[in-house]
Amino acid sequence: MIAMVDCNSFYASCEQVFRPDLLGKPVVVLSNNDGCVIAANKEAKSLAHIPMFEPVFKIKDILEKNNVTFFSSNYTLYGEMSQRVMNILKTFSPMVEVYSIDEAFVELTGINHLDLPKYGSNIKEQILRYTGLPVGVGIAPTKVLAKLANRIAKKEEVHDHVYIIDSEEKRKAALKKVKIGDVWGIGRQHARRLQEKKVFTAFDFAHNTPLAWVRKEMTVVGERLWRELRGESCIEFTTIPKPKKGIGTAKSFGKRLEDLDMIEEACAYYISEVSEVMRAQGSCASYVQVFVHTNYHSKIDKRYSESCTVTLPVPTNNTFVLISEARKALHRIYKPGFRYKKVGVNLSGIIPQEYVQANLFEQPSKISNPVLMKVFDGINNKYGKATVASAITGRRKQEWELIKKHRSPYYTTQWQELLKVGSRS
DNA sequence: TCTGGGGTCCTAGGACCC
DNA sequence: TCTGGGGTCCTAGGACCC
Repeated sequence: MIAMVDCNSFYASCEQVFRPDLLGKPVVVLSNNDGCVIAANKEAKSLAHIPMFEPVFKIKDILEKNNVTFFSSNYTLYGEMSQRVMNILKTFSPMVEVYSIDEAFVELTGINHLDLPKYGSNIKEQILRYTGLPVGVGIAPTKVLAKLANRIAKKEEVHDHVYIIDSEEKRKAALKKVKIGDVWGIGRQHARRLQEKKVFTAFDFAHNTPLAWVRKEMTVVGERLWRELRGESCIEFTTIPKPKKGIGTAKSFGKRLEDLDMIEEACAYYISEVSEVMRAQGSCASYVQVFVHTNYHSKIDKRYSESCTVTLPVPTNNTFVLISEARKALHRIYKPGFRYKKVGVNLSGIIPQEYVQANLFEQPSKISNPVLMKVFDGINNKYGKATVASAITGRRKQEWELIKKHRSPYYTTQWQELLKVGSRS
């Protein structure tokens, strides 16, 4: 059996942990630049039917009228809270697959004499007690069914956030309850096509749709889903995350930018972030890609988007080399006269550090200078982000940096921002 | 005026190898 | 004029996830 544990409206719940005055009140969390709603707690969802990913400016009235508290996203905080949850899960089973920031699969096979309902509630209660975060637990024989069980645990209050599929009757009943579009792995396109074929529920899909059709129209991915829904496990359980195949970052500017040097600065800053991730993973990149674009949504601004990929002479993870290569790429695609909204960088062709080959003319160690980068990372880990940095990354950050007007404090990572508890006289 | 960001997997088709 | 059979690697595009 596999348990799927998932935090309820995770970002909003994280904010509430440190603001108990907001418990029971509507809370939403906004995307970068405070642009869209990306998380809403139960209260916020129920009162006004706030659709996810709705631009904030369109629903500002509703938010204000209903006294909804909103936060800019604080990923540092959410990442830290996520760690706590995962660490607790690891005390329940040696096999934990962290699936996303707020979800994990827990392998229960081989743990004997398990009272599943009790085990499920223990997980739920312990996480709530230790972190303050509410979770739902779904337990079933396959990952897809565990996801489904988790959904039911969350939707139907009678189950008290724990639901178990451990018999054929329960499995079939569960499949009949869930709409095809709500099955994990069925997105908008497939849902539309299946509905045209009169497949409306997970049950219709798993028991009334021929495998041959599924295989042909939805590839092997669809076939796995079909089998998993019928109770046959075929999606692997992986406790060790695979190294990333590409690492990138792209963020909208706080305001529109026209000048190359400002975009250059943001680009260099993002490069230093991703190269740090590369080094932490012990990898080097063979290619660096830079892209820019204007506002897709604007009806007045001229539109432009372009990208450029540079092949590095020798794969590297050195911040300075990557900044200089990215800068060349940016210069190739930048055109004056546009109001740019976003710049992004991607590192790909990722290989382990130890496998980097020299070419006839270059020594990898001379280019990558691992000794310098180690010192560089060491200082930043000890004294805080960007204590030492390439000068190009920070001259006029306020000109392009994201807008985060409503960010909560870094309660768990900054001494100055710790939660204060006490009474005022 | 204001609209997120970071990923994965699969397939088909083209270029290439012996 | 006739022109095989077995592969690999890479990329673009489409679908999906949170």
